[in-house]
Amino acid sequence: MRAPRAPEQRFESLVDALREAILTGRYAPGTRLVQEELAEAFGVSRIPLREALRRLEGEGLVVISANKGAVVRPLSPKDVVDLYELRLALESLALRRAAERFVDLRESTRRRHAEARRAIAARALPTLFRLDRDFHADVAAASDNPHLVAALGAQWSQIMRVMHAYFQVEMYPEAVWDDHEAIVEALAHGDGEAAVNVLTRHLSESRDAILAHLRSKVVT
Amino acid sequence: MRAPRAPEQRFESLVDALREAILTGRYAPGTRLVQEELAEAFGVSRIPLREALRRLEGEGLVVISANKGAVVRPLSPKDVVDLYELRLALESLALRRAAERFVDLRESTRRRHAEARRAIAARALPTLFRLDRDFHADVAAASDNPHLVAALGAQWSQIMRVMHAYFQVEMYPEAVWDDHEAIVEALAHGDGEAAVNVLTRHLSESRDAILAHLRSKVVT
DNA sequence: CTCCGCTAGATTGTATACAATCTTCTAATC
DNA sequence: GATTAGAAGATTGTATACAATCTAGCGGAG
Repeated sequence: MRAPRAPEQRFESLVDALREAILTGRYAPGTRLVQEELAEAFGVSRIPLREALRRLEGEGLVVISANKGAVVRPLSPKDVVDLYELRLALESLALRRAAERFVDLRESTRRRHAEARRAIAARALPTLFRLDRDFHADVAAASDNPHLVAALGAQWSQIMRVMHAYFQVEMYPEAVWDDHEAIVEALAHGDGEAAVNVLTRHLSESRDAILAHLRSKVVT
Repeated sequence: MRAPRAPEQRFESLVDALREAILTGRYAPGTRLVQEELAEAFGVSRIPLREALRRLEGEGLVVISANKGAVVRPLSPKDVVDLYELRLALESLALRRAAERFVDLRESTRRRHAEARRAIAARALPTLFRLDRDFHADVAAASDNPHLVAALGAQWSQIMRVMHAYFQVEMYPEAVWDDHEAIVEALAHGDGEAAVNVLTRHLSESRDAILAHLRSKVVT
């Protein structure tokens, strides 16, 4: 029997579970979300489930049409371009602020790099996603600007959906993790511009890899 | 008798009405939002009202604690600084993209300037807010990046709350509207950097006016 | 006087039930 | 055969009712 979880967190857990299912592609972009099915799957009634969908609608992960129901927000190639462009602007700001404060993320980044090497060898894509997300979450937090953290969190959710939809293990070469190390090295020396330069190239490469992959597969 | 509004839009109307009440300060930051009262006020039952609150929670306008209820998200002086910093980054990106496309907003901006002169004379603060919001919404749309538009929309909602909480008519001198004209002039010539320069000063002045006003009034 | 602990009232959380709407399938008409 | 009308089923929207939780006020112990 499962512990019936402290009621104070029941709703947040529901939202987190649903969000995670969307980010990891278990409910892929465009998927119809039928209330009764989801309620059953998550062990709640439709009332709290509907509230959770409204929350995710506010976060931009779900689209709800009156009397038609909820759908996981679709993703197009243009979304990929737009998201990366926006993400670069947000993350650059985060890096500049973090650099001003000489934030040092070298230790945790090095640990993640080691773990990433093992994950690459094991071709454990979900682990790589998590490590990547953790790194960029650290950078966001280092900005000391909660509104920026929130905005980056929303963007990163979208990026996660893109990755789970389109990424291959091949898109996570060692170089990615070297870039992370270069970024935190620049941060530790207070050189925000150097960090931004690495990030700019880093994101371009990610984006182009995804777009190339898209072009090779989809005709639309 | 009020027209019972097409059901397809009932929920969106409810959300819009609630959001507007929050943005205009009718429900000021920190205000407790009691479900039964709001449901009564907006002519719906608690079920759709709760969903609307969840939506606004996702948008960052409301904070909901389990079993304690909803509160209009509080605002601190640091929020003002953080929001303006974030807004500058987002709006700069929008200006650069708009400039690349040689978007011409001069006509509508000139019309708004004229209307603003009348509003200043009449000390019609809400009108000035609307005109300001409309201008920056136009700039956002000109970026042709829906994700950026959404992010800027969320930021602007917060800025509106700040303005309604702290702004005075004196903070809307003619110069503000001259800045808008200078920005669209630069845009029309494809000079994104010039537009960003004006915007940077524009936002600093706004922010500093608010902070000065805060320091003169509040001791916290 | 202060600090607990308790009860009554207020408020939030959600299950159930039903109304409203949409979707799909069938069948009749042209 | 294509098209439209209609009805049955599926699904969403919300009111009602009740359970769970919190809050405020009161009285007693220290």
